[in-house]
Amino acid sequence: MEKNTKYKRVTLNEVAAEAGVSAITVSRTIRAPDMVSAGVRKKVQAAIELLGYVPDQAASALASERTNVVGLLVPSLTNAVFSDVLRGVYDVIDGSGLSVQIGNFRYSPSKEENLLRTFLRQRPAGLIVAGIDQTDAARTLLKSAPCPVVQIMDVSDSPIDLLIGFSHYDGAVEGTRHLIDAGYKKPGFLGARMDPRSQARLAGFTAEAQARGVYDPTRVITTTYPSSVGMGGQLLSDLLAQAPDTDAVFCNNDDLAAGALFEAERRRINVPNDLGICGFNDLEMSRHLNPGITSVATPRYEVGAGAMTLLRDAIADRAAIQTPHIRLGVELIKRGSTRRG
Amino acid sequence: MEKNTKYKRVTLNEVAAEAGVSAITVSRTIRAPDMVSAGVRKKVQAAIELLGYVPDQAASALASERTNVVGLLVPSLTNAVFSDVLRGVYDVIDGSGLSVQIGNFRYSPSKEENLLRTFLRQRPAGLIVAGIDQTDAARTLLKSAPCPVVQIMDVSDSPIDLLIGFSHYDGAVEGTRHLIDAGYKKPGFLGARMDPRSQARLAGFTAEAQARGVYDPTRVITTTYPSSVGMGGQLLSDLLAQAPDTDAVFCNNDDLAAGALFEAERRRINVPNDLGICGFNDLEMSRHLNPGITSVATPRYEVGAGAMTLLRDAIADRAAIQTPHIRLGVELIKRGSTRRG
DNA sequence: GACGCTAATGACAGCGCTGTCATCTGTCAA
DNA sequence: TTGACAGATGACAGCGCTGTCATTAGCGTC
Repeated sequence: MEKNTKYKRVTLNEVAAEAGVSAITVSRTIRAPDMVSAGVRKKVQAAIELLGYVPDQAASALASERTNVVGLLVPSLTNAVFSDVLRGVYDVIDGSGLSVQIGNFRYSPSKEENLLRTFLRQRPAGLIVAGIDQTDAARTLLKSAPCPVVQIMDVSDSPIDLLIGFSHYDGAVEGTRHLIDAGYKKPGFLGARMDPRSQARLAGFTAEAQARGVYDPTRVITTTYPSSVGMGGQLLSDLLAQAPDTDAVFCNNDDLAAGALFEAERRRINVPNDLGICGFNDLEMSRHLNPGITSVATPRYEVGAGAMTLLRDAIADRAAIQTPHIRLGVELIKRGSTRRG
Repeated sequence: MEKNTKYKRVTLNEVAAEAGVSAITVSRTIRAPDMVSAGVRKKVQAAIELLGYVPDQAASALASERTNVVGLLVPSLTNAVFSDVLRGVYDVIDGSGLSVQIGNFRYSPSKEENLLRTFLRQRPAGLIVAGIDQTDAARTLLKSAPCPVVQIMDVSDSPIDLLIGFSHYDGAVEGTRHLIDAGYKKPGFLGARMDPRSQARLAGFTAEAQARGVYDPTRVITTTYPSSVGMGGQLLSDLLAQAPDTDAVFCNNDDLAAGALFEAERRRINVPNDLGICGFNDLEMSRHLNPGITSVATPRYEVGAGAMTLLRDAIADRAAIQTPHIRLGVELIKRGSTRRG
C-alpha cells in the first residue's frame, strides 16, 4: 500500500499510549466526555492536543454505521434563493463536526428520488430536502429514513419529520392584496419555472384576486422555462400583447420583476403610475432599482441556518426538539414600483 | 448496535456467494474490470444487479486509504460567480462516483489554510481551490498533497499542479481600452471586496490607463466591503464627489456596474453620453438593463466544469493529462452603456 | 515432456474505530 | 462486615473492504 508519510495519521491507540489509558477511553473522551472522569479527560485532551490527533471518519463510519455527513437536496444551484439557503446552512455547520454533501436534482422529482436513495445508502447523519412535494416513493423513503429529515422552504400540514419554511401562498396573497389596495384594478401574474412553490404563489394570487373580484385568467402568464431577468421582460410582453389594459403584475420572483421593470422602461410605460410591479423574495438588487421594486421578502438565509440548527440538535437528541415545525413569516416591502403618484 | 433492517447492506461477500466467486474478485470486477475474465465479469455484474449491491464507501476508504471525495475551496457562496462555478462542477461530477465537499473560507487566507488541513486529513481524491494566492504554508501543503490539485479562476506562471482560469488583468485591460477607444477621457475605477482577483483587475485598469495617458489616482475608488448593487451606487457617489468630471467607470463586477447605472439614473446623468459604464463577468441581468451594460464576459461555468474534468481525469491517471494548465479567454461584450450617441 | 511464463483467481490480514460486555473501584445501607 | 450498586475503565471482536502475496490454470517452447 502506497502511503504518504507526510500525512501519517495519528491513531487513537497512539493517543491512548501517550495519555496512559486505553483506546476506548480516548474514544469516549471525544464522543461522550461525561462518561470519563475529569482527571482522565484532561490527560487525554492534552495528548490529543500534543499529537494533533484527528479522528478517521472512515473508520468511525465503518465501526458505528453512521457518518457525519448531512445530505442537502436542492432543485437548483443557480438560483440566488438557494445560494442564500446554502450560506445559512454553512454558517451553522461550521465547526459542528458535520459536513454537507449537496445533491442538485434540477427540479426533477425522479432525479430527487434517485439522489435520495444514493444518500440514504451512505447512512447520513441527517437530510435536508427542499420542498414538501416529494414523490410518494420519496416520502416513504424519507419517513423510514434512519436519520432526522428536515423539509425546507415551504410549510405543510403533514411534514415528514422536521420542517422550516414559510408560506408561498400567504406571501402571494399579501403581495396581491397590496396591489389591489394600492388601486390597481387589473392585476396580472408572471411566473416562470412553475415548480410547486411557484404554483403555490400563483394559487395565492388567484385566490386573492378572485376574492376581490379582479381575477382574469387572461392576465396569467406562465412558462416552465427557468426564471431570469430576460424572461421577465418576455413574459410582460406576452401579457401586454394578450391583455393590454393590465395595470399591475405580481411576479413570481424578483428576477422576473426586474425584467418586467426594464421592459416597461423600454416601452415607456410609467411604473408605478401605469403599471404596478410586485416581486417575490426581495433580492438585494430590488431596492436599488428606479423605482425600487416592491417585493415579498423571504427569510432564505434563516431557513438554511434554522434547518441546520434543527438538524444538528435532532442528531444530538431527536426527542429534545421542542418545535419540530417552524413557520417563518414573510414581509411585504413596499417600494416605488407600487407607489402611485 | 442498533440497526435499521430496512437499510440492510448487501456486502461484497454476499455478491461473491451469489456469483460463485471470491469477494476480492467482485471488488476487482468493480474497480478494475480488465483484470477479470469476461465470463466471470458477467456473472459478477449479474449478481451485483440482482442484489442491488452498493459499495460501502467508509469500508473502502478505510482499507484503501483513499476516498472518493473532492474538496472544493471557495471564498464565497453568496457570489453569483461561484454559484456558476459550482454548477459546472456538479454537472461534470454527476455520475462519476465522486462527491464534492465544499469549504467556504470567506476570503480569509488563514481560514483557507485551516480548511485545507482539515480536507487533507480526509485523504481526498482531489482538491479544487479558488485562486492562486494561497499562503506559503498552504502552497507547501498543496504541493505535497497526495492527490491532484486544481487551481481555478485565475492564471499563474507557477501553478501548483493543475490549473484552469482566465486573466483578470487582461480582461480589465480590454475593458479599459474599450472605454478609452470609445472616447472617454477621464475613466475611473470602482472596486469592492478587493480580493487578489479584484486587485488584478485594478492593475489591468491602471496599466492601460497609464499607457494611454489618462490615469488619475483620484478616480480610483475601492472598498474592502463586499460587492453589491447598493455598493455600486455608493462607490459612484464617492467617485463623483471626489472627481466630478469623471466620464466613465470600469467596475470590478456587474453588481457594482448595475448599482452605478441606477445611481446615475437617479442623478439624471446620461449613460452612455455623460458617463460610460463597463462591468466585469457579464451576469445575465446586464444585457437587460437600460442601457445594457458593457461587460467583460468570464467563463465561470466552463471553469467549474473544466476543473472537475481535469480533476476526474487526473484522479484516473495523472500522467495522461495533456494540458494541465488551461487558460480560457474572456470576451468584451459591448452594449449601450458605452455606446455614445 | 518438463519447464517457464503469463493471466486469472483466491486466502489472509488488517485499515482505525466503536458496540458490547466484563472488570474493577469506591460508597453506602443493612 | 458484607453485599449491592453505580461509576469508571478496559478487553475484544468485527464493521466491509482492499493490498499483498500465494496459488492455480493455460499455453507455448526447446
